[in-house]
Amino acid sequence: MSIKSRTKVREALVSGELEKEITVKGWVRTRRGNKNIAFIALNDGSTLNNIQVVADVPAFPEDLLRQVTTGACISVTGTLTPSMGSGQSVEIQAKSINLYGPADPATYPLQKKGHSLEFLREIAHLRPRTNTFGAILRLRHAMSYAIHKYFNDNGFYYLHTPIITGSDAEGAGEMFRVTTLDMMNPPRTEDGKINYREDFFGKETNLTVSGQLEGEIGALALSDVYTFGPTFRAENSNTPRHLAEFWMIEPEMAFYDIHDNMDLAEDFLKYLINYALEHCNEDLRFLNDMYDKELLSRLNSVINSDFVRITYTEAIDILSSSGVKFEFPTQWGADLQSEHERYLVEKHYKKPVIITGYPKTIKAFYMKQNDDGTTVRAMDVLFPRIGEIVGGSQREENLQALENRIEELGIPREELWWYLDTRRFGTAPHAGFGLGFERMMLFITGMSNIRDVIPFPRTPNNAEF
RNA sequence: UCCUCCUUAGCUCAGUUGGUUAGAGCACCUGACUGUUAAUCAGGGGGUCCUAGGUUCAAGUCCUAGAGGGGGAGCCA
Repeated sequence: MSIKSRTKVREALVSGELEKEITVKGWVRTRRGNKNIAFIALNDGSTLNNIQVVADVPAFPEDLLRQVTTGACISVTGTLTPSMGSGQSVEIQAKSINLYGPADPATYPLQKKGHSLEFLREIAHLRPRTNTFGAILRLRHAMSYAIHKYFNDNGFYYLHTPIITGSDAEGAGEMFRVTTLDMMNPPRTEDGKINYREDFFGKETNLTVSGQLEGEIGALALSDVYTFGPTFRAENSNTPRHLAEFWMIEPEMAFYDIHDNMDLAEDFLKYLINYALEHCNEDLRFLNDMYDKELLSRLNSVINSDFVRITYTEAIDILSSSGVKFEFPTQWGADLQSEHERYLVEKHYKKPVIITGYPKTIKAFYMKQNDDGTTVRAMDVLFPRIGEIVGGSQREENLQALENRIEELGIPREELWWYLDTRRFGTAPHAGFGLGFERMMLFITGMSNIRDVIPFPRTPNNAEF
């Protein structure tokens, strides 16, 4: 279903209905020509490609064509014909042109020539009109769709976990406070602290850092669920891999153990890459040619390889005996550093690696402990270029074991009463993981900065647009 | 937050050891050209050299502080 009066550029380029009169609408990328003929490259975002509009200059008001400049928005009605030029197969011979919105070429920031990604970040309101961001945003959409399709086709239900959370026990990072209290003059308790009893929810609330705990509630009722929503971390992280607001996919499955969990993660990641290759080939080819010459070969290599599965202990052994001088020496019990992960993925195995069996001391309280009493059934999926793209685990389903761990770590148990209830009543083995959507987008697009794979990035000191 | 690099025209960048009036390509404006392909050709306009101090006869260039940005690290997805 679409409005009949307008043909999208994507359709027009493949329609094959030559000699037919159509109307296209979009934004001018370039205009070339001379006194007699003008060539207008028009793009409406439906595809990377422009459609060439050919205008017989004397047939149009001079003032109109003068305003058809890079960035202007126009509507063109004309005949779709085979192109006499060599750069495209069809073009539109314009009969009428309507100017929706001019763009003063002296001040319009986008030029037909390329811009640096850093500059485009400063004009995030206009960068969707570039080839690069058009391609990225179409890919982002396709990946979102593929995520829902994959889970739907595999019997998962989409669970909406809360954005505002009253739980501070997720332990995944610093949180953004949500409050309606007057910050200049907040209500106080008798001992001078801020009285959150008078806040909107009657308690301290924050933006979610993970939907996992609620996801587990869903899995222990619907069997297989997933969340896909915004996630917020108030960490002061200034890197090309971190955002304060990002999107995360978190499947949670009843009756899965850690191995089922790894199988799902691997299958899921390969499905998404495959979907992009099948449905977004043109955009991927563009990104491959413009930014990352190895993008397509890397994507193909990942879908055609079996992910390596090793334990944390094996990883430490490999790193220790590698003979490589790391800045941070490897030591059992310490978390793996970026340089260690990169060595394993990019040098040693040259393919994605899943590491399991981490020491419990460096992982979250809800992870299922192994019989050795020292390691947990955690899993991190490490990708070339990205590092950790997925983090997950089998969850501790035993009430006593979970309570003991909460006690050991000094986590306020009152806030988790509902979570513990899932273990108290009809508990079941289950597992799940979190996939950072923008990290996935980094891998899919070959971009190197996470701020370029989300339309409106939020990072420390930046909430413009 | 730490380390490091960068900031010169609308954009991308050059600018030598500190030395006359700060340059180029693209963009923009004017003109030429009857089918262009990031069109081409000719001409023109365009500068708070990030900001504030300092050193010096002299600072785009050296020093100090600050702001903004990139990369690396940590935290993590």
